[in-house]
This record gives sequence, C-alpha cells and structure tokens, in this order.
Amino acid sequence: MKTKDRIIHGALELFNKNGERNITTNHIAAYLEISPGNLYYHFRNKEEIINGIFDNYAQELKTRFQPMVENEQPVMPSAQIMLSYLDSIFVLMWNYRFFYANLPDILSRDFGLKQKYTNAQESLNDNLIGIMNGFRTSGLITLEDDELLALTKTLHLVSSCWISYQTAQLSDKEITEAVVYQGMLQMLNVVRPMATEQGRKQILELEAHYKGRL
Amino acid sequence: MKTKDRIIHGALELFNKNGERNITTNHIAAYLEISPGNLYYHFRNKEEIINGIFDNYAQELKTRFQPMVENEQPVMPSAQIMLSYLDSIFVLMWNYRFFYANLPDILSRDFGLKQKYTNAQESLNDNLIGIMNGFRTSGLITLEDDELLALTKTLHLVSSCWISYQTAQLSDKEITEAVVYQGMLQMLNVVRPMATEQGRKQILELEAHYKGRL
Amino acid sequence: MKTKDRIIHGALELFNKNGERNITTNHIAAYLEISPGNLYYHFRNKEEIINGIFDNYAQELKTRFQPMVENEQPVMPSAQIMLSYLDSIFVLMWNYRFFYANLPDILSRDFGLKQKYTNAQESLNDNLIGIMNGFRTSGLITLEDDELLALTKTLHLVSSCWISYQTAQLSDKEITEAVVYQGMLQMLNVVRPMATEQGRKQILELEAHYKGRL
Amino acid sequence: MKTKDRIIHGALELFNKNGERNITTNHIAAYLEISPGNLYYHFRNKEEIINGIFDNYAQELKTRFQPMVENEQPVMPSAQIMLSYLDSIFVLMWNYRFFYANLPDILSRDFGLKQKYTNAQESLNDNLIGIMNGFRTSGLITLEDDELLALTKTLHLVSSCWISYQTAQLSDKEITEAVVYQGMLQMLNVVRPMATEQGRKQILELEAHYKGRL
DNA sequence: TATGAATGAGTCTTCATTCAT
DNA sequence: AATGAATGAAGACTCATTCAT
Repeated sequence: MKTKDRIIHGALELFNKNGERNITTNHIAAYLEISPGNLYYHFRNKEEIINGIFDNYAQELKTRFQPMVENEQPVMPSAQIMLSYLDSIFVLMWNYRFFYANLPDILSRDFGLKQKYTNAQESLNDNLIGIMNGFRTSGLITLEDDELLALTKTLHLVSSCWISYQTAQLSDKEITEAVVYQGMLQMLNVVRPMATEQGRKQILELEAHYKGRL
Repeated sequence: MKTKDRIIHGALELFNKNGERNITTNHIAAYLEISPGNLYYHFRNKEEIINGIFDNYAQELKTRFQPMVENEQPVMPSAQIMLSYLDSIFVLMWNYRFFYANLPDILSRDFGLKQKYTNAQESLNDNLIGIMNGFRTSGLITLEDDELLALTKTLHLVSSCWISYQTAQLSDKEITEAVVYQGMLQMLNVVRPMATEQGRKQILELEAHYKGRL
Repeated sequence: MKTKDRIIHGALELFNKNGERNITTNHIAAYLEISPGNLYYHFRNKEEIINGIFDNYAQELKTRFQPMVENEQPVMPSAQIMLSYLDSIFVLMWNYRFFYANLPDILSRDFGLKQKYTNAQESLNDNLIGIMNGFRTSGLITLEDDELLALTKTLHLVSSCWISYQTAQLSDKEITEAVVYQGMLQMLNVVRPMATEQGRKQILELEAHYKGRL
Repeated sequence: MKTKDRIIHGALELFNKNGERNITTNHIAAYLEISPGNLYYHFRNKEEIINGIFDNYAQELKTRFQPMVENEQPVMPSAQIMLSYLDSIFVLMWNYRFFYANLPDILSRDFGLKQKYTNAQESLNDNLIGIMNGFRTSGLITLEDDELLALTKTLHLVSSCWISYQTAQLSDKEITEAVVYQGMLQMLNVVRPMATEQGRKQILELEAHYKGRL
C-alpha cells in the first residue's frame, strides 16, 4: 500500500477509535511511523486527509447503491434488495463511524466537504426513494406518495444518526458491530407499520437475519 | 443574576451560536466582561461549565415531563398532551442546540456527564413510553407492545438527532427555529402510520399548528 | 518596566543584533525569561511586536523633528540646527538599525506598517525641506527650488540607507557607532557643493565635530 | 541551456518577483519542472544557488565596466560614457533587484558571498572614480580630489540602495522599470552641482533621455 | 543526471489553567 | 469575589536537505 493510502487508512482507524478531534496529524504520523513532514508531503493539511477519507466513502456509497436505481425492474427479490441495502448502509456506517459521530463539527470547518456530503446524501436519498417505490409496486408496503417521502426521510435520518445516537446513549465508549445491527432492526421497525401481509413476512426474515448476528 | 449563573448562560449563548469547540474560556470571560481568573474561581474547568449547563437542561427536562407520567389518567385531552410534549422537546432542542449538535464529542470527554445524560434520556424515554401508552388507551393509536417500544425509540432518536442531522444537511450553518419545527412535523409523520381515524384528525390539527409557524 | 515594554525592548535588542529574520518569538521569550504564552498574551503575533517597535520609532521621530518645522524663524544658529538634526538622525538610525537594514522585507509583510512608515517618512522629508529652506534663506547654501528638492531626496536616501549600505560594504558583521558618524560626514559632503562661503565654514565645524568622535 | 543554468535563471526570476525569503527550493524546482533532488544534485544548498546568481552578476559587472577603465584616453565622448555607465547600472539594478532589495539579509548569512560582494563593489567604486576623473579632465565637472571621492561614494550609495529605498517608499510592492529610471535621474542630480557649463548641457541631454522613458 | 518520497528540527500560535495580588 | 499576568504543553504546518532508486 502506498503511503498516501496508508495515511488515509491509518487516520480513519485512529479517528474511528478516538474521535477526529482527539487525533492530531502528529498522532497519525507517529502511528504510521513516518515523519510529520512526510505526512504533509502527501496532504497539505488535516482537512485534506479527511477529504481523502470522505472520497473513499463517497466512492463506496456510489458503488453500493448505483446498480439498484438503474434497473426499474429489480433483478433480485425485494427482500434481497432490502437486505443488500441495509448491509451496505451498515458497512458504511461502521467503517466511517467517526464521520457520522462528528458530522456537524467536521462539515462546519470545510465548506467544500459539506457540499460533497450534501450531494452524496441527496443521491442516497433518491436511491432510497427508488427502493421504497419498488417495494410499493412489488406490493410489500402500502402508502401514499407523501408518506413515502416521510418514510424515506426517517430511514435516512435513522441510518445516518444511529451511530452518533448510540454513542451518546451507551455507557461504554466503544461502539460494537452488534450496536450497528440493532440499527438495522430499528430501520425495519420503521418500515413495518406500512408493510403488507407479504411485506411483513419478508421483514420477519430480515429481522431473523440480523438478530442471529447480535 | 449571580456570576456563576451569568457564566452558565453566557457560555450557553456562545456555544449555541459558535459551537462549543470554537469557544474558549477566555471568550466566555470576555463576553461577560469578567476576568478569566474569576471564571475559574466559579468553575474548576470548562467541563464543569458544560456540566452546569447540562444540569439546567436536565432540570428543565424533568420539570416539563415528569407531571405527565405521574398521572395515569391524563388531565388534558390527548392532542393537548402531544402538543405540549412536542413543544417541550422543541424548546429544549432549541435552547440547548449546541449540545445536541456535538453530543458524541462532548460526552466522550466527560464520563460523569455521560452518565447523567444517559440517566436523563432513560427517564425521558420512560415518559415517552407513558405518553404513547396513554395515546393507545385513549384510542389515538393502535399498536402492539413491541411496536410501541420501537416507535418510542424512533421518536426519541428523531428528537435527539434532528439538530445534528439538519446541520449536516443544510447549506448554511445557522439553525433557525423553522428547522426545528420541521423536526416536529417529522415526528408526527413517524406516528401517523399507527394512528386511528380519531388520532389522524388530531395529528392533522397539530400539523396545521406547526406548518403555520414555518 | 512592564512586560509589554520589556518585550518591545528585548525584541529590538535581538533584532538589532541578529536581524529580524533570525529572531523568532520563542527567542524573544527565552531571552526575557518569560513563556511564549506570556509573550502572546501581550502581542497577538510577531508583526504586532514589530509594529510596537515602529510606534516607538515614529514617536521619537516626531518628538525630535517637529519643533524645528513650526518656527519659521529658527531659534538656534543654523549650524546648531544642522547638528541637532544630524544627531537625531544618528540616534534613530542607530537605535532602530535592524529596521533600516531590512526595510523592504519587513514592510512587504505588513501593509498597515508600510503605510505608517510612508507617512512618517513623508513628514520627515517635509521637515528636511523646511530645514534646507531655512539654510537657503540664512544664506548658507545657494540653489534653485528643484535643486533643493533633489538635494533633500538625496539626503533622505543617504540617511535611511546608510546602515544597510555599510552592513553590505563592511567585512565584519557588526556596525559600530563610528560607522554611523561616517554617515553624518557623508551627508555633509552631499550638502557642501551648494554651500556659500559662510556655509562652508559651518560645515567644516560640523565635520570637525564628527571626525573627533570617530 | 543546462539544468544548472536553468536553475540559476529560474531562481533569479522567482526571487525578483517574490523576494528571496518567500521562495523555497521546492518552489524553484516546481517552477522549472524538475525534482527537488535534481536541484540538490546541481547545488549543495540554497546559498550556493544565490552564489551562482551572484557570480553571474559579478561577471556582468566586470564586463560592463572593465573596458572603460583600461583606456586612460576614452574612446567615446564623455556623455556617451556617462550614458553607457548609467545604463549598465540600470540593467544590473533591474536584473538583480531581489539582491539589492535584501542585501544585508543575504550577505549576513554567507560570509564568502559577502567578501565576493565587497570585492566587486570595491572595484566598481574604483571604476567610478576613474570615470569621474575622466569627466574632470574632460572639463565636464569641477571638484577637488576629496570631493571627487565623496561624490563617487554618494553615487555608489544611490545606485546600490535605490531599489531598496523605493520599495520602502512606494505604496505598491512591484518595482517597475520607471522607478529605476528615476534612480538614474537622481544620480544626475547628484552630479549636477559640480558640473561645468559644458557638463550641464550634457546632463540635460541625459535627463531628457531618461525622462523620455518614464 | 534525475526522481520523488522521506526527514526532523523548527516556526508561529493557541488555550485551558494557575497564581500572586 | 475578582483581577489579569503568566504558564507550558501541544497543535498545525514548513522547508532545507537527504537518500534509495
């Protein structure tokens, strides 16, 4: 792995463990056993490192969600889509949890990053709407158009705030993977009231899937 | 007002406007036109000021929500309770928005505060459960016990994350009151799928109430 | 002496001895045996220290030269004026030699300072014109108006560049007071070609005065 | 052009435009689109680059002024000599203006360079004396021996300090060619008081020459 | 000759906190 | 209660220079 990537990965690791605020550029350099000068050879400043991390995140986001939107006729059975979708959310939430946990702080310091973030989230939201729409046409959920938008927004909020919400709620510092799976279950709970008989079945299956991992 | 209270109020004001991270103890002292030494005469450190702010918050939380739980038979009509409840949430979210916007960061630095926060949130959640239970017995919503817990959790999450979620989403940094009202509407959207015919009516009224203020 | 003044004087001393470029804020703090934090308590940055030094310089400049301009009828004999004027130039050149030696560099970094400097120099030049005019009316020198302006400009240039010119010319680093006296003599040499018979006498006296000190 | 020369020329260009202090070795390398390593292959350090630039300067100085001294009987009419002399000064001042603008600073860091500079200036001064002597024997100026030395010194000072003097005086930072021409005029003003009737004529012609270029 | 990653001492600056008065 | 000068460890960042290839 090239130094530039090592820095991005090392920084992500430290940020996730200790919070971005508590990790200095010198910490990152020391952790990777390189000189601070070398770190600054690859990145002009700390902001740029965070941007680099974000770009990876945005790339993953794009890769994971784009395919589903393009096909109006889903190739997978609905529950599969939902599963895959929730898993993707999970992985991103987990891998970039420092980011979700400090969102306002991080974005307020870097307007360019904020715009990138907003764009990414908007397209994510669009995909969410697409997916929920698919569920409706597949007869898995029943709801009006405006309800669909409200549902989507709630799902988006739950997914992007779950980590931060749990970090605040829990008594010990460390977020475990189990916590994230609970987030998945919480999202299913949000969808359930709108589910049809058939939809409910699939949700039960998914719940079983995640409960098994707790 | 005593100096100790002036410090708490001044700090809260500055934190809300600029974010806790960007406000130093010297800023607070200068803003109140007192010396840094005097500030440290009243508070051993910055953490203690934040704790002081939090104690006020917890006190308000207690005052606003406790009465409703104690009476199993509510004295007010249900919609009134909901309105009063949402308004209380609103006032707290608004008055202590710096806190909601930096929750993980602030709590990670002060374990004692984290415990106080957890306790406060747990009793808030209990109250929420009580209120939703009341709604169910009043025939405003229909749901199973586990669904009720899920709903409560979602509501709690929406209310405690809304500020931070919006700060990240919005293009300009300042949170306005209108943004908070939209949070109230979002919470109604979460409840609506479970509402009975009668419940729906009351929700519509509440929506009108908040939409009028946007 | 207050710390603020100690900093200004200490910095001036170090700057004069080692050049402004080679003296950091930490050097100044160490020299005065105070903490860097304390230095920054009194001055926001290095620029402000230099500004503080300049303000002292400008004050001295004003004090030394203002009286001579106000009286059209000089109270002193002309040679006395010239002597006092040259001595003043000398003291300022000597006390603030770091400044003269790095003028372009220092001014290019601080626009506000550059403007203050320009103003100070303009009024100095005006005073010079006044003095030379007095010499002409006293019959010590003979010249046309435009020649008077040219002479003044040359004198101004010689006085403000002498230190820097000599620093560059001399083989050893340290500028001594003797070098500055030679500057005075050089200025007399510039005036001499315009001197009347009577003027020449006075110039000879002044020369004797400075040669005696070499 | 060889890399070594490209570095010297590129560095000179950047130094003149931005000041030596603000140009790092990396800037130079980037400007020339070579690697920093390559730059250090050709020069051991930054000082050596400045030395390289100085050697070019000294060479030009020698070339331009040596021929005139060797012939006791000048081959050109006096005004022509003066013009050629002033033009040479001008070109050097202009081409190496970064040097003139930071003389004390640059020389203080490199004793070897300082000696080279002193030697160059001494021989320049000798040449100046030769030229002025020629003017005297041609009947263009009238003055005593000691006056001649004083005049020469003043001319030397004006020419070597003009750039730095003007940089400090002017409100905008960029030195233009016009500024340098004004320096030439100032030098003529220094000579004029000693000029004979015939000399004055020639000075007027030269003045016209430079005023036309402003 | 040339590359470009790497070094590390040093620079300016910040800020929570202390302490003599 | 209050002042305000003082502390010092730490932070982000720079840049002349080196070195393996």
